Amino acid sequence: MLDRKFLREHRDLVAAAVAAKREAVDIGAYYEKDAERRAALQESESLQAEVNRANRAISEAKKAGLDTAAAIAGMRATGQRLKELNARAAELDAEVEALYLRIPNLPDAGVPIGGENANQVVRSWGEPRRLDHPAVPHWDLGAELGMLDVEAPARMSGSGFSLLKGDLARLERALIGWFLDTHRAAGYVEVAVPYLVSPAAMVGTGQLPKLAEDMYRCQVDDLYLIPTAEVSVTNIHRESTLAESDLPIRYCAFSPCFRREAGAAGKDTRGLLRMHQFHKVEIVHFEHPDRSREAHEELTAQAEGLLRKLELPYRVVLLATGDLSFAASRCYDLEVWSPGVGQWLEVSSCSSFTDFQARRAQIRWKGASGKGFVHTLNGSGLALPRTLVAILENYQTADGKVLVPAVLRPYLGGQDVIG
RNA sequence: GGAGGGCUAGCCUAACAGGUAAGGCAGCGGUCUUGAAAACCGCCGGGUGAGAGCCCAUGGGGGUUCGAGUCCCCCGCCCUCCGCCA
Repeated sequence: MLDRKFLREHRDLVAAAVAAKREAVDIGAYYEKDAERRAALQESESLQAEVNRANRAISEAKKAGLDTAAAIAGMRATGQRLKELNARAAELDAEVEALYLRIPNLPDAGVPIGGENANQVVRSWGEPRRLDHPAVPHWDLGAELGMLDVEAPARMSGSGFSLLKGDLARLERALIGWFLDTHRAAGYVEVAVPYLVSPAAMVGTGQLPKLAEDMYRCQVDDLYLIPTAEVSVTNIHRESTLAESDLPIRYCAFSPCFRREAGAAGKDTRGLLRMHQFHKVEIVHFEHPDRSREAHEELTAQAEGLLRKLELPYRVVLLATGDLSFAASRCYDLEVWSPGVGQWLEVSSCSSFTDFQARRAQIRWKGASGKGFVHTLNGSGLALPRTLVAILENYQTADGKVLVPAVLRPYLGGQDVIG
């Protein structure tokens, strides 16, 4: 969330940002309620001060052995009135808070304004692969190999779930291991995190309240299944102050991700492109505010490095305001060309959240140069299903087999082909 | 799930029988010093304010009371045991 004072002092900027991000929040109502809340708070605080003064006087009088019965009787009504004022202030506070939590982060100054078609391809690497045989989409290729079953998961879980078998399951596991090892070698600390988290944790990273419909919730315990490891990893440091000298802190984590995809019915229904449950390796940075812009480039380069080593041609897209997520200030999507489906697949989203998540989750830094909220950043490194799709479709052979990218062969006992 | 013990600031530790959170360590700044240590001084939870100040803060939320770290209720987390369990 944004600083409350900043919100008050930059109404035009905030309104422009809300419009550019196409958010629905009524910021006029926020300002109105906030003014009411602050008036009520002032009133109750000054009455509280009066009560405190009277109580101190009673305490002194008692110590001096004086009769305090009259003074105490006189405070009864005041105490009651204070209680009522506090109740009113708390009510207003809840109303303001509900609106406050729906105000998005501001897009960074360099972000193009507009919808999806305003996204900018800022660079690309490699040439989209042209196969010397017809490109087969991964669902056919996987089915023919007997390694991708769509029927069994549909029977047990419904649509949007996958079942990998044999060497394809092994290939996914190889990717996970290789991703984590690569990040570790670059200085990231590997963490294994909870997959069920509290509502407060989800508010911290910004999934709640806006995206409640996209989350799986375990009602009896009021816990949410994480839609990304970002939630768990960022919340590692919730409600804490980090030493400036410890920054940056960089983590990598493997996790399953659970998404209801509430608004995406009928979209990407074939194959592995859009799942209710999938695996991902995520990288997360906690940075000093002064370094967060460079860190965003570093984080993106870290994710890009994986695609280069896998020799998968990709492009880097700077998202326009309308495509930016609620909490993000700036985001690069990494898209890999996949000849079977004939699409650029988003395999990573590398975002900077400035201090937006840190303020929500109360993650501060303190040190010689001052104190404040840290900046958080994260990116996929990488999402497994679409990486698998890209490998299957880019590395397919004319006889329906799939070559194993060179970097993964050590993870498959030297095996260089699947099928 | 059951029983018992705990939770005070970054860490450690006080607060009689309810009277408005005391100290220590670490950290930061300074004095002194060739430099350091020691010693001494100041700062050292959050909000608001130009400031004096005011408000909040003892795991969280309620209640009793003029007044709650302290008394009552609910919840969370940690520790020890029992039960269950991969």
